[in-house]
Amino acid sequence: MLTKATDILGVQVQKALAELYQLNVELNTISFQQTKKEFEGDFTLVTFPYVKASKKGPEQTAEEIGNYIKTHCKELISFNVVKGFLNLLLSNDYWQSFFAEILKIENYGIIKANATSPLVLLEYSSPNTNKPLHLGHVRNHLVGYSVAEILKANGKRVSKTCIVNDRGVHICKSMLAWQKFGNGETPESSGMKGDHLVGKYYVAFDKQYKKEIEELVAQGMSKEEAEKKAPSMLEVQAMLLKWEDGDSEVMNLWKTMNSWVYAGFDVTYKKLGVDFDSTYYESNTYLLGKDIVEEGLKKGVFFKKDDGSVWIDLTAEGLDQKLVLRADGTSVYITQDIGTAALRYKDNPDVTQMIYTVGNEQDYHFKVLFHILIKMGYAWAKECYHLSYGMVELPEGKMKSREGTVVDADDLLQGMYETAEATTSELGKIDGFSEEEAANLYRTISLGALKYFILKVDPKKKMLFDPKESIDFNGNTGPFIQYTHARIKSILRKAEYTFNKSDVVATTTLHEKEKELICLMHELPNVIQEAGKTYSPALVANYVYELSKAYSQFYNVPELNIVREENAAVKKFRLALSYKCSEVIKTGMKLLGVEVPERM
RNA sequence: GGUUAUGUAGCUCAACUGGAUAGAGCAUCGCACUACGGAUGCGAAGGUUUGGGGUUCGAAUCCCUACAUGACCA
Repeated sequence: MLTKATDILGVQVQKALAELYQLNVELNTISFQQTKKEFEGDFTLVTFPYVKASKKGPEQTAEEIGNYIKTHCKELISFNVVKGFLNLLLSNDYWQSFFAEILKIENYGIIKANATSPLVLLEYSSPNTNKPLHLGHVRNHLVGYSVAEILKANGKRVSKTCIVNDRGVHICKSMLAWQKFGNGETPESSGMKGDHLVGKYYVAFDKQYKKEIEELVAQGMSKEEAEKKAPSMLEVQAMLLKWEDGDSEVMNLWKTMNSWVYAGFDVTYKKLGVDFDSTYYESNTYLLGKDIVEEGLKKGVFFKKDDGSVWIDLTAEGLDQKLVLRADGTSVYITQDIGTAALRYKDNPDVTQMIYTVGNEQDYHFKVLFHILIKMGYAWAKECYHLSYGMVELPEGKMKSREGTVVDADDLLQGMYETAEATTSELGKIDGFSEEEAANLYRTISLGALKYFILKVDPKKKMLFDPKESIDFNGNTGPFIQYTHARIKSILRKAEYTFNKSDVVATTTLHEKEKELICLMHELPNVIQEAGKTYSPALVANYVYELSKAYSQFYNVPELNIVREENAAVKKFRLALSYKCSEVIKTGMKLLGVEVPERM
């Protein structure tokens, strides 16, 4: 069992409060912060909350608690009090034995799931089949994938799932345009990636449609009417009806074009390194919600208006009335979502939570959806969670596909790859790499830069991306962390170090920078837990950066040279410390979906 | 108009959820190479945390208000 410093101290504080002031508090309410650099100590207890019970000033209270711990706890070597802050300093012996303890733990920080662990269903990606993926999707993919990894590390079983929006008016638009202007063009004949080819016709439709509207408006029609009566729009609607009737020609075209898109998506998914355990298609699920709405009508969850449309009244919940079925009996988005949720539950009866990775523009939608599911009486509905993330904005504002201000995912990846290639060959450190190894490395670095760049910011917040300024490789970046890892590996190679569980590692002196590294590693389980609780990869990203930075500082202290250290025990300790750092960096980066190279 | 987010250094982001003198990176300027990998380290400069009130031992964080931006709902 791991003897975490905060656990040891927490118990002591608890006892101190009970014995000194007859105050009984729960262990988990006692929290420590890392002592600020200006003060001496490892952890700090804020004593203001306890002055009521002690009936003494904050300083005296701190003093008394400090004294109590000092006499009862051998790990505590000294303490000091500044105002109401009690700074606790642990002995080097403690930190060394703590390090020896974690050194032996494989996959330190990770809680492994087993067959009986809670099952979480996490939806992400949710693409449309009418256009290629862009930067917004990339954030979705990276956040979704990383949160899945983080939840796994918290001992959960996670099943990643994807819903493909493969039907509707917008899909018919690209189909119609292809029929009209395509001349039988295919991905093979054009050499274009399938999703880009279909996207091209989606744009072509829009162009044609706009032209028609302009003409009609010029003839004196109002803009609104023109939008409804433009010939292309009428054709699209006719096509949608045919699709719903299962017209074989339309169905064939639909299947063909969708298959192009899927092939294109697969390439992008693979490049990004994301995957799914299951995929649902809206074309299969869009009718499912209707039965549930019927059922809800009987239960009185929904009500019918005079025109026959079905609604739910959420005014008591602070929302308003919401349409769930149109007057003509057709479903709206939320009808589908109700159906899909129910189907997923049916497919995974032991699921304990469903998570939806969807942009924050849908915040309202999911509030409504979850309320409906709860009112329908589904036990699992309370555990639904909308993993909402902010939009990625460009310097000129939001991305708009119609205005051509979209950053295409494939272009972005390609650009990153080229930057990685240029930077790496400029530095000239990978002599002896085969072409394949080099290509692999460029891929690793470019993905690392991109993923870290996106994941280091809190998902809830909107973020800014400037395509003109390429993503940095220096400072607080993915490549910096990857570099730190590669550098450690290089040292270990040079020193011919191989990790051995039974090695005894200790040093008589513990340098401040060495201790800092151990303290940081002490935090890893907390960080992973907190990241899981708040669904925030950013916490992991920031942590790994802190650790990498601390390692670089340690590395740059001349008297802490590892390879040239003559004292064998000290050398071994520093090697083991470095080794464990590289492991923790690797673990953290894996939670972000980023690989770390041995050399770069 | 209603609801809801967000507003922190020139720029991009942190701040352990109410704690000590608000921290990093980039950009700028200045250092450190007999280097275990310089994709590095050290230092300087840069802040009235959008403005104004309040709550308390203590506020970037909570409340009220104004402004700005975005998103949803009509």
